[in-house]
Amino acid sequence: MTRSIAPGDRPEARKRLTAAERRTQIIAMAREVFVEEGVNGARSRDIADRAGITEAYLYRHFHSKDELFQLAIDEPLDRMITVLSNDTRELAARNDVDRVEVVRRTHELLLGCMVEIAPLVAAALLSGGTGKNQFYADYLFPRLRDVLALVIPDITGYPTKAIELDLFVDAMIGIHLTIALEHLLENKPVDVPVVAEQVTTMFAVGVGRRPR
Amino acid sequence: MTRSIAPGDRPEARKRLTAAERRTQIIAMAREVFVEEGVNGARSRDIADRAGITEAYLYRHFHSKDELFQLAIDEPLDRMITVLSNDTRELAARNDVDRVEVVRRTHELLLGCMVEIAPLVAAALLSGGTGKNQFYADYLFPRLRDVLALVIPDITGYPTKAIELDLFVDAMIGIHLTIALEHLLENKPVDVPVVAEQVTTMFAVGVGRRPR
DNA sequence: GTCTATATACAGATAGAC
DNA sequence: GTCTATCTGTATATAGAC
Repeated sequence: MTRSIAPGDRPEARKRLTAAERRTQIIAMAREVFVEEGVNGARSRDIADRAGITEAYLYRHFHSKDELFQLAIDEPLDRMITVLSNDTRELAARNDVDRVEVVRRTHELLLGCMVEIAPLVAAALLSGGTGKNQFYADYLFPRLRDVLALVIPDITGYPTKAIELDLFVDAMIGIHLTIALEHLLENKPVDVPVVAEQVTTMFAVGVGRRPR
Repeated sequence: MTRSIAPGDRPEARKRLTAAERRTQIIAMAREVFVEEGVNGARSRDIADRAGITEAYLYRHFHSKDELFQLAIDEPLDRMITVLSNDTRELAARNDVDRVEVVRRTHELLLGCMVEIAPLVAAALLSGGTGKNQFYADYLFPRLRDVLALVIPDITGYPTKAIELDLFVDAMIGIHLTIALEHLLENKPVDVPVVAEQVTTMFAVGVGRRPR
């Protein structure tokens, strides 16, 4: 029985790599597949094929598909949110920038982060599994909340109005993440500065008629 | 080998039902399991157990797990969004209600709908699978967009400001859905009228400092 | 460093008896 | 209307040769 797609179809993959190089390469390919198929849809076979090796050899480098997911999705996601956290805190601490401008930049940072992590989040969302791996609910979301809850009271007009901080945080996450996911799913790029500007306006001055 | 959990542990399930009753019951149990475990996590075995029957008999009533998902999750979701669509349109058409009040009620309707569908959406989100079943991206989201895009220009102050309609729609979906999912994941109830009121304020008059 | 062959496990689905 | 027994497909992971 001849296989229609044999490992090694990609010429550049046929090279013999060092263990470290191979690891790095596999992780990169795994990320691609996870992002395309979701965690459940991703077959370790697909990952191996794309890396130009066999499944068997893949498992020489990683103990399990789970470990691979950890390295390919979880860790990058974690790093990106750490960056966001640092950036926003740094921004909030500055005295040389107009507060209004700080708000705009915060929205920009948040949206930029969301655009970046959206593919990984989408992949993680499809993790499901046997009840464990509540990655999104137990980990990602709380971390985003913490980042924002810490920085929002300082930079926004909040608590100017009768709005719960939690609600406000949810709103910010919801808006930016939804925009990012929407554009991702429709394959449209996000013009971060422009959109961030509009969101800032929306939050700051509203869009509709004033209630009495 | 004795099974620790045998079908029929639930006394009321031991009854002989008519085919129609059994179908209805299975669908209800399926919905429970899908919601608890996500579509991938849900085992047809679990569904059968909970219905107090065997897997074999389950498959006498439904051709596939997919069909069951369709009936247990997709259709109800579809109905709920149809209701939302009708309600909002009806609301928008009324002349006897202050426009400002209409906006508030629209947020209330939307949030109420999101709270109701959140469990099903969460279940559908975990569908993943082999690349198909882009339920969320291909179906749910577009439908929500259409509902809102149709009604928003009429009821809101939009297009008062330099904000894209698409963005505005995304923002509304994002906020309400995120709030609903957040509360679901943390097992907190949503006080719909109160939260809707706050969201209305946020959209209408903003929360932060005004830009120059 | 890389492969072929295979073990293991389990889920979805069917056959046929009662 | 419901069950017992079983098949089939497929995914992760391992053993051992080269």
